[in-house]
Amino acid sequence: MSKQSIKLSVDAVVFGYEEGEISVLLIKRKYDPFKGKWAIPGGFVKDYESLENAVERELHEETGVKISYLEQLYTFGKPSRDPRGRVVSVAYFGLVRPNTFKISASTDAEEVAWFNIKDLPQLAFDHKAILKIAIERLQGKITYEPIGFELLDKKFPFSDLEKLYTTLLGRDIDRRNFRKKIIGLNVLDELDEKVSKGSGRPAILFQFNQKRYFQLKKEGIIFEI
Amino acid sequence: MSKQSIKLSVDAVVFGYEEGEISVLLIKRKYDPFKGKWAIPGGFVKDYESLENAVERELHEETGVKISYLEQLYTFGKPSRDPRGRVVSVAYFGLVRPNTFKISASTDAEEVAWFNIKDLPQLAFDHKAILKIAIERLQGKITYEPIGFELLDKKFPFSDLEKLYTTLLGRDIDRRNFRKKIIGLNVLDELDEKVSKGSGRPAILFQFNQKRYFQLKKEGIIFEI
DNA sequence: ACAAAAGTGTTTTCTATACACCCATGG
DNA sequence: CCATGGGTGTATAGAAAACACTTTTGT
Repeated sequence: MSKQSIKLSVDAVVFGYEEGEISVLLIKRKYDPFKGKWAIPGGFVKDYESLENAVERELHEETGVKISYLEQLYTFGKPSRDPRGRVVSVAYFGLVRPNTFKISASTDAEEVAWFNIKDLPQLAFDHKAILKIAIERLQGKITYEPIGFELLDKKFPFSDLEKLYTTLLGRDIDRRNFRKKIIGLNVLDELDEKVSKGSGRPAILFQFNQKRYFQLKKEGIIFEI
Repeated sequence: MSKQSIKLSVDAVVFGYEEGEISVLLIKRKYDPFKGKWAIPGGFVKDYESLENAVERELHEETGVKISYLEQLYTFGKPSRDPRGRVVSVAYFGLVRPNTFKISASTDAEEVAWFNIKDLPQLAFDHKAILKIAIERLQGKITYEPIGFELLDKKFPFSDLEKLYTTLLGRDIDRRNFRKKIIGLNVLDELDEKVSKGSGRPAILFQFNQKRYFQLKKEGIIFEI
């Protein structure tokens, strides 16, 4: 027992949304094992550091991205998952607006990039399996929690929210019914601003009402689209 | 990195149901720290053992209970959670019929017992927090998954299922609507047997149709009562 | 015959879905 | 004036909720 030699790491699956595409943040590994392969950002937990701290630190160190709302996803512990020996990894999960961060490679990472989740490269370790579970969770979340605040700009036209949902759901939704439903949840504040996308009628801008949004999340609203 | 000294353990939160009461399986610790305090069964993961194997092994060693469907709950990693040093614990979660097991204390456990979840003793480590999350998950589960197969006898009167749900939900449900809904799911096979509970009309016995039951679970049926 | 638990249908209300036209702007 | 995307209401169908009396047994 006292000479247990399992090592503990954390991984951060960070999803972004921009212009109808869901992407995930990956790094290209600088060192072996899996040198040159793409991987989910992450690394070893320090002895007296909390898991949340470790995952935020590693994410920031490796990609330049700093987020404060990472949610625990799952713990991966298959004995053979790391060729260096026994490494158990606690995976976390977060949502961001890619345009609010400059990504930049550093320690352990030769490169950092966003990949469309429909067009992923080969991945190191068991990261393909981790991503699969993360994507399932992302898709599952939108049926029981409001999503969007973390993924959209502060102010956005309603059509952005609509497009986010059609993208995540992978199917069309009825624009009128969707709007009725969301407006009915009272999470959006309508602004006095409009924005025009080049052609067509300019759209009213909305923003999430934070208080109401996080209250809804807490209550775990069942939210069938 | 290579001298990381975090230790990894697993804990098994096992719920049982009997006669209108939800209980959880706890052990009384034989050794320090927390000698004499009640705790969730669990222990350290061996170097080349899977997490699932570790949790089933520890549960069996400490309580005599052997289950094969433990689901991962959450990983607890607060640096101060164990006075012996840094121990991160992956908690699992399972459901059983208490009457199908003989519980028996052994290594590390001075005693084993079922406790009603409404009447818990003081607990070792952060086990109170772990149990809280496990109970929330248990209550959450019944709204999106059928529950009952694991908790009820093979053959049971419909009223047992009804009582299980009222207990878990903590409120009354409409007997007619509930019955309509469950029957409509096609998960129950009606038997030709009846059972009498002393007074009143004898009840028809049902059993779960395993195939249909696990199919429903997989599909993740939304199941509002 | 009465107490105790099991069994059973119908009506009402609410929610989800389907569906098509007008509006405001830029070019 | 036309192309483009934004904005809106109503009718229908289906699901959930409300609701109370009859049946079968033991005592």
